[in-house]
Amino acid sequence: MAKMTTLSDELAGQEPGERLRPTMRDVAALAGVSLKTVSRVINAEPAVSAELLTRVQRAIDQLDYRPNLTASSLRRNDGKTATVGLVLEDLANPYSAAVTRAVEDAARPRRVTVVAGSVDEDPDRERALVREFVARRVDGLIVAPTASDQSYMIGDRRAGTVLVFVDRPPKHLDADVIVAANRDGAMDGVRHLLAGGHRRIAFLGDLSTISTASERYGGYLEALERAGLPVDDTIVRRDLRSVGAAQAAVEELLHLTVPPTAIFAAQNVLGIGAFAALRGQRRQFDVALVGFDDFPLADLLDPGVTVVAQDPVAIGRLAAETLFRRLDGDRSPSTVQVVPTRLIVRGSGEIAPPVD
Amino acid sequence: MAKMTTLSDELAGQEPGERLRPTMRDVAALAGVSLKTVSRVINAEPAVSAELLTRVQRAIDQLDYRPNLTASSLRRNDGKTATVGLVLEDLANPYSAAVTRAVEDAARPRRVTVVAGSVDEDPDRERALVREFVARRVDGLIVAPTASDQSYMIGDRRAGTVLVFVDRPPKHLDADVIVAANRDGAMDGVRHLLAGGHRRIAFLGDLSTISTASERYGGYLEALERAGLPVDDTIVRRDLRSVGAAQAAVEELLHLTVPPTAIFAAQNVLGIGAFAALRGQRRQFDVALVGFDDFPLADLLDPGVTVVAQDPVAIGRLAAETLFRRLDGDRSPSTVQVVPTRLIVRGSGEIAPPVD
DNA sequence: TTGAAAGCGCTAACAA
DNA sequence: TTGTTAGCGCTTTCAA
Repeated sequence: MAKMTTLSDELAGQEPGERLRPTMRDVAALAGVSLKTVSRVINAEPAVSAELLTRVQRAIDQLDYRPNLTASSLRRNDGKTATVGLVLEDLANPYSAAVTRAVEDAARPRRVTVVAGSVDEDPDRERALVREFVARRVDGLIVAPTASDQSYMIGDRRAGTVLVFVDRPPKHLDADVIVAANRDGAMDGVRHLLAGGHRRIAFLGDLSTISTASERYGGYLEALERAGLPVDDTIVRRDLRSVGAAQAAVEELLHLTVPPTAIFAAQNVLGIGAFAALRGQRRQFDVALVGFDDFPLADLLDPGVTVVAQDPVAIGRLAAETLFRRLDGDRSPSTVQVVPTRLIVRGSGEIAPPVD
Repeated sequence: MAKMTTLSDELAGQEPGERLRPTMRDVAALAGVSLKTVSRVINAEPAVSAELLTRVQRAIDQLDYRPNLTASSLRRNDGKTATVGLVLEDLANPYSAAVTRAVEDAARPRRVTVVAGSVDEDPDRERALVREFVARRVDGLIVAPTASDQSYMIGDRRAGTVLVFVDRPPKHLDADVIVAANRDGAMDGVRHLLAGGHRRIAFLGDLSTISTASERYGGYLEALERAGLPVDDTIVRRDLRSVGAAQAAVEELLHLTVPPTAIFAAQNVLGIGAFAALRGQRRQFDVALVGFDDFPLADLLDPGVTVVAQDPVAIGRLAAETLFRRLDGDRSPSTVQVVPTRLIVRGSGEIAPPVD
């Protein structure tokens, strides 16, 4: 007990009104027990007598003691921090936000905390966030990969950090991944338009280097092929990166000599841009539109926008569950989980082609 | 050097293929220098000779060493973890998501990481999240308060945790807060309708116990009063908690003997519900609507929805800046920062009352 | 049931 | 410029 300083000793030199946080030692001193007894109380270990327990409890309340989880996890044998890191596209977009929330909900019962960051399609930022989260010793990472190579994480995985990927598979790294059924979903959307009688269906796509974008394009091609239709490159617009780009592309398409009678917009933002363009030209009731990725209020637009909806909540939940299963010791081979899409019919996709 | 174990010593008993993370000691041993020299290199302290620097760098690369920030911050004098905790309503809703993103952006240049959680209007959850984040020794907390009393955080603030509140002021606790101009914004919205000639303006409001909701109601009352109009309680619907509730309320209002000619929906979700109801009754071009809180795609609806927009990005940015200023030692009295709202005219709010 | 001593990975303070 | 020693707040190990 000789080495123990009291709280009031430590107060010297503090900012006015500021008080050092009491430690377990302070609690132990006040309760007149050893450090280890306090530790036992905090961790609800059974072997503590009723009397010491109340004495310790009282000291904890009196000092307003808060356990220090970082110190605890540093010393613990398993070294786990009860933290998962989320490396997503943009925490402000509805997709990333839904994934984050789903992971949070899956993590809560395990008392695991979520740290999150936005990559904004910047590979350097992806690496920086991974580094940062690893430096904080997260138990696992859920990553929507942007960089062209994820092999830089191999060392971290070997050191015990669990890696789960969402949205796109990692490259040069074998790990669990949860993806939407991009190809099948796109096929569904295009076949829906084909079933409605359309034969001239434009395609709007995101950056071709993004795997989800190229898979959706693949689905478009396959749907046309199965219908015995040729691909007309003049109505295929890829590498579109914004609402504005999609809007401009659709305006162009509408002015072609033989314009498309339907549009398949293979991404969230592009669907919105396409709708805006159609509405701007007052053609929203003439030209059919199916989007990939649902968006808020798609049902309140006029016409409601028919979409192939992803399920980001399911993706986030599965990612978290997979991560926790690995943390619990599952060493089976890595898996690819494909979350099905769902066609939501709202009007825009059911517009018939003009009879000529 | 005698006490040093090597990495291979530690490998015994590891999972197959799993390897313990190398520590500074391992790096020091491999580079043939002292622990402190490695620490100097990691922290980019200047006093290291070029030769040792390269030797250490090489060892770091060879071992794929990753610094442990939790250990570092435990030992550091300031005890700072370079982490801020966000306790928000629901990370999946656009408002919380925008705040989160803005905080992330403000935190990035300081290499501060964001941990976040959703409260879902549950006071117990608010307390649990605060406890959890404090246990992780976040440097500061940004909280959108839900509980009826925030005095439980006083001890944490005294212990040095910086507290900043957003959206609503804390109760029984004096701290910095960033809020939207709820009262003035609501007044603006209602006055816009009054200026358009409306004399019978319905009010839709969230739970009256929420301070933002009651302030917006106050703005509505004041606007009417200044215009010399009485308040008609039959067209005031408060305590609405969902899209559906707002929708039902509007449907009722439309069936009154003397229905309102305009609706002021004092919250995001309620504005959406009101629009859905008007559209469902095909009255969206007859009855004027102004909402509080912008929402995605409000401009693409028909008519576009006129709103009093909050600025969650500014709120998040100001909250983070205020938090960091406090961390940097600012001890001035706590402040209330009011972020102005902005009326965005899109059509629904400019519908004229019927001439009778 | 309780406690003393050691040490998790790192930085502070000081010495060489 | 480099290294040694102590110790951040906690858990582990082992002894009483």
